[in-house]
Amino acid sequence: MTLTSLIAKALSIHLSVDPEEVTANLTTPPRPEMGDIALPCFRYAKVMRKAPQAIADELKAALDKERETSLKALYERIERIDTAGGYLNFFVRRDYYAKSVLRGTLDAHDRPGATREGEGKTVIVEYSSPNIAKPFHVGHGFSTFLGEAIANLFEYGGYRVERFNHLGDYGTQFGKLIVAWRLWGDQAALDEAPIKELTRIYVKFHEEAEKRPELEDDARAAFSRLEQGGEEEYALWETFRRVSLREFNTIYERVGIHFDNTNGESFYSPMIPDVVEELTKMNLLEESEGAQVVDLEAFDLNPCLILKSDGSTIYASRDIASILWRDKTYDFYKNVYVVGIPQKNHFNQVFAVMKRMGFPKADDCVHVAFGTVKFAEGALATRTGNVVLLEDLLNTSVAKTRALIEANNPDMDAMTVDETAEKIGVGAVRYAYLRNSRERDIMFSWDEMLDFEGETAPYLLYTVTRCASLERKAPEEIAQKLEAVTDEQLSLLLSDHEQEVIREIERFEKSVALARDSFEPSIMVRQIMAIARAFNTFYHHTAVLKSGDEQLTVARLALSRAVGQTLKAGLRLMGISPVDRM
RNA sequence: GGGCAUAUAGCUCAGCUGGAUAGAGCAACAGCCUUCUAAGCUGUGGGUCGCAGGUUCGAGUCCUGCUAUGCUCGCCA
Repeated sequence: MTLTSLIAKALSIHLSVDPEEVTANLTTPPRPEMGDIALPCFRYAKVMRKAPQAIADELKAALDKERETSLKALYERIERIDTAGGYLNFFVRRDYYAKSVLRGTLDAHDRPGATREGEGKTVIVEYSSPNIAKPFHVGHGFSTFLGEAIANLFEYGGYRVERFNHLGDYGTQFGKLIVAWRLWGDQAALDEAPIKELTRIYVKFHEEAEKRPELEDDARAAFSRLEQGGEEEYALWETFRRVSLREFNTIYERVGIHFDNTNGESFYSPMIPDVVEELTKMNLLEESEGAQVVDLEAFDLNPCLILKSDGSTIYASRDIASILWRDKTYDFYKNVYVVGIPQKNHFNQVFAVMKRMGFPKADDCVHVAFGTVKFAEGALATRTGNVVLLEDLLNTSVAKTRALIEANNPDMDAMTVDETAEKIGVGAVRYAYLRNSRERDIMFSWDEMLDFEGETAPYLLYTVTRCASLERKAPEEIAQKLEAVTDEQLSLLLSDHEQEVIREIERFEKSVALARDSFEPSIMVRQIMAIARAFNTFYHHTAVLKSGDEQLTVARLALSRAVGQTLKAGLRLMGISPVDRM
């Protein structure tokens, strides 16, 4: 039985309310010297017709009376109970706290806080989703890294995760590319740098179309032939898709992201007639201004367009088709869309249509929205036309990291320098996308992105290397004792600094669950940052290997190991690879 | 105009779903490397939580109005 449930049970008897209600009201005092677990008594004042402080005092007296009898188990784990300003404050016994938290963490090895709650459930996470033939820029980094972290969090909870990359591989823009390619395409350039060449002809198309508007008609005709199975058009489209994906894959490979499914919009397009038929059968389709729409007034939304007035399909219909296909194929528990905020209205409409169709899992489709990557000063947008390529950002970050590593580690061999710089440099970028709550915009600035001090990935990684370094330097006999660290040894970690580290480690598990439930990795990210800060404070005030007491050294090494394990687990959830030297 | 967000230190952001004296990082200033990695640590300064009401024992947090900003509102995705 956990400590909070023991407390809740004891209090519920004296307050004559449910233990669950007490648990919900328990809080953490703002500062450790006030206690570890607190019950605010204000809400009981009215019914009990007593002052909150009097209630707190009476509860304390009542509990203390039973300390040797029915509440023995509770009092074995707490130091004392205090009251202050209407609060009832419990002080946890430090020895008990240290051994219980650290034992749990050490036993979990590299997966502290992992659960099996999701066993047997499949979660689809759709993320990244770049458009074919368009550069992969820093804006795509948001969906890519956020989506990967969310997928990781679900896997950590025991869910089966299907990673979907919903490629933007369909629509009128491909008609434009086909026309442009026939006019100006350069095969050698396409082989060399596919997206660069496709971007070039795409830009040229728009320039020329200013002067020759008939090009737009050619493009629509080309797309129409593509949709109807025109062989030449299909061959070109297939080539564009293939070479683009090849280029995207070099980025995905570099950052260690692997999709289970890269069906783009084109994949779902042929399923739309069935959707239309279904909607018609259910009498949900209405004609409006020549188009076919589903009315959503009951949801306070504008009508959702299903078929354009020329009878062709649109993205909403493709998304509806994809939901039906995904459920049929995977029987999903959740179907998660990691797509930017601007598409909120679109997803609201699509999910509302699903409800009108009587689709039972409409509420299990979730739009996980995120903000926009913006530019602080105009000076940034210079690399390729108007965008900063994600690859350039990664390269710049890795280069800066390499310089730092070389300066700090003159004896490190070149290969290790390369590997370490890559991990830290890429990690620093990923951190920038995951540190804040996702619906905030990211103000892109080189200064901030490449600042490696303070709340950054390098800080977290640096803390990991400190933990690793301590173990490397531990004498053999100490290292052996660490492998068999005892509860008695762990119970020696009683100082304020040590307890603070333990407190932050304990919070990790809940932060993982909360991050997963709210599709918000930043919650977990902030928690490992708190662990790292607490550990660095401890480290600077406390000798570990030179503590002067072998038992204490073993205990502090165990604390360091628990920190290292937890930080590494959190970093891996973010998609960041830990290092042991830097 | 309708809808949805957002507004907290000079800057970037937290604030655990209503609790005790609103917290971090950056920047600024002052310190700490002959001791386990200084990508670190310690300290100082910095706040009318956009504005005005309301709800209650208690509001940065909830409700209303206003202001500002962003996104969005059928044939692009």
